[in-house]
Amino acid sequence: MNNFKPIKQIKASDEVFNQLREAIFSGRFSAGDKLPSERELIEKFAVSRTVVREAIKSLEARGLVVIKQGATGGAFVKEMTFDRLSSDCNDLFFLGKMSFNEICQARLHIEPIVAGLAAKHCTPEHAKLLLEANANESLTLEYPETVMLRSKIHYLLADMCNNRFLTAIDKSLIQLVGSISSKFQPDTDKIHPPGMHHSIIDAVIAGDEAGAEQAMRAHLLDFLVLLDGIEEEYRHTQ
Amino acid sequence: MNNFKPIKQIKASDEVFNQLREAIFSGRFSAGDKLPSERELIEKFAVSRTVVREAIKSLEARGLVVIKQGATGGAFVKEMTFDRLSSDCNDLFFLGKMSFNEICQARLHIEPIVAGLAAKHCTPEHAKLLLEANANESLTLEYPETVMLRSKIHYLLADMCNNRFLTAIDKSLIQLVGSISSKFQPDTDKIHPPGMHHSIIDAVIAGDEAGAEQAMRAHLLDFLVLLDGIEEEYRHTQ
DNA sequence: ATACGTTAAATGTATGACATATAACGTTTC
DNA sequence: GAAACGTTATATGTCATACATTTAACGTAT
Repeated sequence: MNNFKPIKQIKASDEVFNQLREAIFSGRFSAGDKLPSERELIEKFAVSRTVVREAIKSLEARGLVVIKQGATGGAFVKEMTFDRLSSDCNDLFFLGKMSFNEICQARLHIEPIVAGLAAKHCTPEHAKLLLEANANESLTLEYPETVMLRSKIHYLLADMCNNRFLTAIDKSLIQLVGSISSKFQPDTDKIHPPGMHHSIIDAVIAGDEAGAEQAMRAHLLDFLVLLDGIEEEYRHTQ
Repeated sequence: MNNFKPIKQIKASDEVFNQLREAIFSGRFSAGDKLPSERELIEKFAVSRTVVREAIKSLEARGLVVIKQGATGGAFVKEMTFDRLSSDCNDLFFLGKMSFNEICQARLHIEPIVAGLAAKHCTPEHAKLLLEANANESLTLEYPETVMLRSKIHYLLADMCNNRFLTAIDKSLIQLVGSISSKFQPDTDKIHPPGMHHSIIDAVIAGDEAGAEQAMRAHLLDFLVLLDGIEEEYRHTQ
């Protein structure tokens, strides 16, 4: 008898948000497309401008659209990228939901797998890129560039694993470890001296899946020794 | 000579958003706390209500606060959870940025690791929960509950790995595979007959890390055979 | 003690006005 | 003809005010 469902008083702005989101997800608007202007949306949804604007603001905050001002402006559907995952990981770390140690351990488990897959799928073009990156590693440039050079190999391998989910996760972890550790110890050479990647690259280029996995694991263990104790100090100096 | 920096015309609502976000991240407001009311924020930031509201809307869309209406209402800082990652994964899949196959493969690589870690950290209480879940698995209830029962073991193991990042990733994958495959084939018994988890549980409870890893991998391979071909059919029937 | 109405405090919505950003077009100037 | 400049049109961004709605808490009558 008690089958009455509660009346859900959904807010108008949320309703508009939902409908627009669905339209994007269903492909009715795809990346680069412009959503109808505020004025048109007001008419179609028969709501006030306030409501439309808040809905679009939410879409923007969720990373589904970018808003451009001006004559040819409007809300344009964004090419969805895996950056969202990275940014969320950042949030989680800074809100104390993940310890630095957990991130490092996760990377220790995942990146060897990625390296193995990279070895499995390595093409001559990939090999060329890897060797190039490896040669450039010892260059010393300005601060942020050095970090980029030093982790380039890791990003390349992530791109080679042929699985966009693993690529995204791996890149998030690499980026997170990098940004956290360099915040604490800006001297790149101390936390990651150049030339630590030779054996990994050799194995990957040889297509040696197990070898690449093993080499990456060994490298990360070495690296983590250098980073040991960083988290406490970081948390202290906050 | 050309050292002039471009004037960044940051929108007022974004500025308010950023300041509030920083306040949350820095711990000035923590989970459960109430942000100042719109009226107070208007005064403190010296902006219009529109701006304040849009900023708060963005915080809500990013999952940082929940907004409650009414006398004791306001914007309350949300306990940040790993659900965000899951929701991102959902978005990415539905926007076609990940194939079902990629998700399954990622799970195939990650979940055995998680199972191994679970074995490493298994306590008697954990063992009890696992055995309970295993016993309940063959019960047949209403539709959504059955799916829950059948995947309970996986969620339990995810919680046991002692690494919140891996827990979150693993759960996202489990949830995603579950929801996608059941959308295609609602008959739970066909895609995942009960009783497939015995060997995994035995190994985990025995603390046999390698064994648990191996058992999980075998289970997933079996499972994926059943799911083979789902994606194409799914994409077609869309 | 329960039921009910009142009140107060918050967010939600509507509307109109004006500010600002930006591309496109036209016009002047050389 | 091309570059510089002003004009205009069309977006979004901001402000201000009024009113609607939701919700908890308090008071009051039954």
